[in-house]
Amino acid sequence: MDITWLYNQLKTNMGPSGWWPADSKPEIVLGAILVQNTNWRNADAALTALRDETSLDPNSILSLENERLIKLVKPSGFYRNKARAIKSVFSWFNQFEWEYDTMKKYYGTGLRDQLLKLQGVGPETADVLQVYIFDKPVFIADSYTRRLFSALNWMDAKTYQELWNNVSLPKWFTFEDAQEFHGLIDNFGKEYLKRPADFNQSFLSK
DNA sequence: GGCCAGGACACCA
DNA sequence: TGGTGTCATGGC
Repeated sequence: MDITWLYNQLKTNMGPSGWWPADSKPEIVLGAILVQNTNWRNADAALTALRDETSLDPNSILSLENERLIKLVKPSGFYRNKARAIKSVFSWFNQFEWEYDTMKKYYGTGLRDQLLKLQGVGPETADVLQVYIFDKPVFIADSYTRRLFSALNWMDAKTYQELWNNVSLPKWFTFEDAQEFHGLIDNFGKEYLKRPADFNQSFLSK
């Protein structure tokens, strides 16, 4: 597994990924929850409904009635779970008044475990938040990444944890690199991993 | 009309 | 610890 090679190939051939597409950190948090097991189109429909109603202001979102919040996030699917997740995660951020550096220092290396305790936050969402909210250079082993590593014959991981446990980013990776690496992989996945033949004609296959 | 998309979680052995 | 069912929408 040559992470540096992969990162450079993706950067050279695909350009800036433009991830995470959001104007604010609360918006990133919402996107991370709403996109769970669905496509960005559906997640964005829910995000737009939320924006129209609350301007994505955390206090406005937290003060929504549960049934109202459920209705707003409906286009993203799994709306009851996601409404609960939004309340859980936003309540936690509100406890710290969204002071990311304070939270980072407070939890230290226990940040990931704390994230995993929140309703609706599993390993992928926890790592997305670490990378895009808390500016930490960690590896995100989402489904596109697992498919890519499998296509490269690097590792055929069945679960998120299996790949995550066996991959470490190069020491020199900054959080910006981790952000871009993840964005590039998912952009690559959408274009080249729909079928095995797609990968075989990509710039990553030999 | 079935399949799938940037998961998480409860339940079970 | 690992396997399986459930949660649900919208586009193709």
